[in-house]
Amino acid sequence: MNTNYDGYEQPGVTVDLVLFTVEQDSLKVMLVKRAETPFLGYWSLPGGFLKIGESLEEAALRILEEKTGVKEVYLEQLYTFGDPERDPRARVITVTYFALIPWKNLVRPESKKITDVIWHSATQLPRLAFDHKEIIKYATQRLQAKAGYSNIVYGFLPDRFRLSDLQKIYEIILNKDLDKRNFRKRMLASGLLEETGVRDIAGAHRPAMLYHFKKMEIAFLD
Amino acid sequence: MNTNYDGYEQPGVTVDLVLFTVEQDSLKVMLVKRAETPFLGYWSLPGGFLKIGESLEEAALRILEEKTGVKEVYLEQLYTFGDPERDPRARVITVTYFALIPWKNLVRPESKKITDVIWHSATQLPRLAFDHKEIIKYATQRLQAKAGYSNIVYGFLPDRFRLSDLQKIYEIILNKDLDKRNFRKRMLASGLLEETGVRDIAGAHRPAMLYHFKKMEIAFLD
DNA sequence: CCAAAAGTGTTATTGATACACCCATGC
DNA sequence: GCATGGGTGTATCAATAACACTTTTGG
Repeated sequence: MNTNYDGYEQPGVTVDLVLFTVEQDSLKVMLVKRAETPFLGYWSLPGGFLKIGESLEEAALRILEEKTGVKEVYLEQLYTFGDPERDPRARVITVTYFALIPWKNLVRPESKKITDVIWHSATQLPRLAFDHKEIIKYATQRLQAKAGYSNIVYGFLPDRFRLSDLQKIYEIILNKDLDKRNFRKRMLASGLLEETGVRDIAGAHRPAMLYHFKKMEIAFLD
Repeated sequence: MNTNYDGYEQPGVTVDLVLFTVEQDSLKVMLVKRAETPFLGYWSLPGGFLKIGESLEEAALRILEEKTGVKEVYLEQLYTFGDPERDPRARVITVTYFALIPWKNLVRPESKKITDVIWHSATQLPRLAFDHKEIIKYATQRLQAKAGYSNIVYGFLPDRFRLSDLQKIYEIILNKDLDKRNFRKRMLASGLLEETGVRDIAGAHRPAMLYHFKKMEIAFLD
């Protein structure tokens, strides 16, 4: 039995991650197939038990790196879910984090025929283990809200990107079309972007200026 | 030793509360004096261990009622703090909530000479146990941010109140003066308020209309 | 020369801010 | 009649939203 130093029975503590990326014009989350009961064979969020010597954020970063090989991403604590019935085996509370990962930064060993990890649309979810669907919905709401008033989407972009890439990501997250001229005006006026001087040469059209964020940290727009 | 069903050693889990009220033109938080080591005699946040059968919110409501006698308040999960060093005895993570309580609703048994509970200015804090000062700062920031774009301050008001009471609370939380005419225009335009038809009669001046919130739930302004 | 995406300004509307005087009451 | 807070409108400024054509490149 788990007891604390006052003799109370204590719950288990896990850390679960909602890993977002943008690919193929849609917002996606990482799901892993469960290899154990309960919910054997169901898709679930990557996660694991908190180790006794690590902080919550350290646990989140450890799981992140185990699953993606990526280390430096936008990472934010989301919420702590603690319904007594959420895990049928035992009382387990889960501290959740969400992270944004540029699709290009992901190492995708397609060749290894990995079938237990997928990137799945965040809006059309299958049945998931535990309360993980609720967690993803909550994370998606938070991401949408923050995209509305901050530059959080920098987490999805590679070092250099076109303004049209940036606009596309906003449109996917906010799920609405944006006016190109107003968008560019607003972004450039924010002072958060800088021209790289380099132009994107791919494609049978006028080459686009590549930009990057001056600081890789969250800031408010306007 | 605390272990989960996979054999991992597990941390303890507490729920701590940042209880806010507004009184005497200032934002205050409830502090309780610790009667045990560590931090014996230090002020700290009200809190306690999560019981095995209760949800996190149930634990928060239980502690709330134990300390204040109040049941229906604005209550919101704040953040989960889990630095391995935050409790010198053992690994303990704490899920924190904040609540807003109208000063008038508090039962204050002054007569009982209670010296182990105080309502202290949220901006000028004494030394506190554990990481509780950090928790209060975080809660205060969240409250200020939410007051800026929502009607969250309804949590501080009694059933009926004057528009000047409402304005005063905004001024205290946001820490700046507001224009009376613009404030009233904005609030009445929000559609969240309703005249009660009753006027406040106390005071040697023109009686003020008393208002109440149509719905006791959080909404966005504008 | 055609297709494809890049790039660029002005106008209209809306919301935010600044600001000062009269009113109703109790003492 | 005086002190105290209640109550009200307009004008300016800033931010947002709507809207279409020319440019540069590859094939």
